[in-house]
Amino acid sequence: MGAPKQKWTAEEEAALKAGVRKHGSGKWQTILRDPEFSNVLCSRSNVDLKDKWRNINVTLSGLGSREKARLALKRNPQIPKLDDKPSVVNHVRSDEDAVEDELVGTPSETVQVADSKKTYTRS
Amino acid sequence: MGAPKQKWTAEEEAALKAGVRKHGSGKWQTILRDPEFSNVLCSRSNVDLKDKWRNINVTLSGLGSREKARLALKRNPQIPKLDDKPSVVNHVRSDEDAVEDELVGTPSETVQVADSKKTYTRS
DNA sequence: CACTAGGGATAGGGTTCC
DNA sequence: TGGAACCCTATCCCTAGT
Repeated sequence: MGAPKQKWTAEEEAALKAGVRKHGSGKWQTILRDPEFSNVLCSRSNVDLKDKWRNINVTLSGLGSREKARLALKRNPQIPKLDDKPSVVNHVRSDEDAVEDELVGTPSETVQVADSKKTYTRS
Repeated sequence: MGAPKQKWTAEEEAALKAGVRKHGSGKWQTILRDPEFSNVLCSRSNVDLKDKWRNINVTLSGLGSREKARLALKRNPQIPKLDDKPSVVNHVRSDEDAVEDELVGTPSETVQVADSKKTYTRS
């Protein structure tokens, strides 16, 4: 086990941010394959990039949010039965691209519905 | 990005299984067009059906014991602090839950054991 | 060209270490 | 305790073959 916990360095973080800003969030493999950042992030995987990006976003976004409420409920030794509710699960959550500078705190509700119809029917 | 991740519900899974049992595996379009299941799977595409069926097969093929064993030994609300408590909490419970004995009449049974193949490159 | 089979990549949850 | 890094799984996207 050579690397028990590889902490992220500032350069790696910067490269990740630059990559996201350049290619967009979600293109981890593209960022990783980019010769510009591959030199720095060569020891990281696409999943690692995604995880780190998530951590960064969470850290910058929620600082004292209702996160603890969720966490508190998770620590329940007694898990009640999960009742299935026969309701339509229409979860339209559009949350993308918050790669601005230090723009945090103001939740931007960007409702961007770009439906790309493929060959198969996707209602 | 309209739907970040549409998780499959039990009803959808049941409908898919029933459809496969009725029409056979591989007839995704037929199952989808069936008025019996189209009501439930209206939000799914043929590709989605195929993917879900693949995942189901993999899940109840060879995988399952590992996942459950891993997830079984959890739920530790309190951390074992410096307390004189014997850590002989060996609770190896092989709960053989009754899986839906829905024998699928598939002509060819392809036993594909997908090992933990990391898609991402980890140097 | 439509559909299916498969591989590949992403998103989310959950676990462990400090 | 909580946050950071990691692993695993489910779902989605893209491509090839028929």
